[in-house]
Amino acid sequence: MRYWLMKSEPDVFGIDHLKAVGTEPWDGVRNYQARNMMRDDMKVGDRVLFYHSNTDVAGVVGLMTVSKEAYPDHTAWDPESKYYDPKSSPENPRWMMVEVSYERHLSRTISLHEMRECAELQEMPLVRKGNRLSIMPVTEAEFETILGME
DNA sequence: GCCAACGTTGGC
DNA sequence: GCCAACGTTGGC
Repeated sequence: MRYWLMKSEPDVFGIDHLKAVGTEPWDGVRNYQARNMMRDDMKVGDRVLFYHSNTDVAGVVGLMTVSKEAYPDHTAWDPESKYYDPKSSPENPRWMMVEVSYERHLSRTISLHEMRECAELQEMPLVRKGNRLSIMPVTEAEFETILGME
């Protein structure tokens, strides 16, 4: 089993939305590195930190699990979708998504600021300047460290 | 809202 | 295949 961190803007889709629906496809990823990780490495049962970006306090807010392995992201085929990509088609899908299921909220937000100050988390891409990956692998030690800060 | 960092696009 | 221009991400 692997561990991951996935970013989302709470105004678009936050942990409360996920709790309300229970399970949701993680659509709209339009970055090759992130797509490849979903397609090649994410398996059912993997545990995922839900991270809120572009908000007042950015940080980890909850836990979820991968509940379905990668399959084509059909929002890329919909001209009405903000995720539309004319270069993707049902015959030749360019983008993939996994499905995730709600596990729980953290009792509080583990902020990016705190994570930056934590010696055990300095290797995470998240705390590196300029990092823009919306999906990244997390080691078991990092995962446990973050949960230990709750 | 600003802007640094970085990914993508497309002309050549 | 290079690389300048452009668009996006995301912290602040």
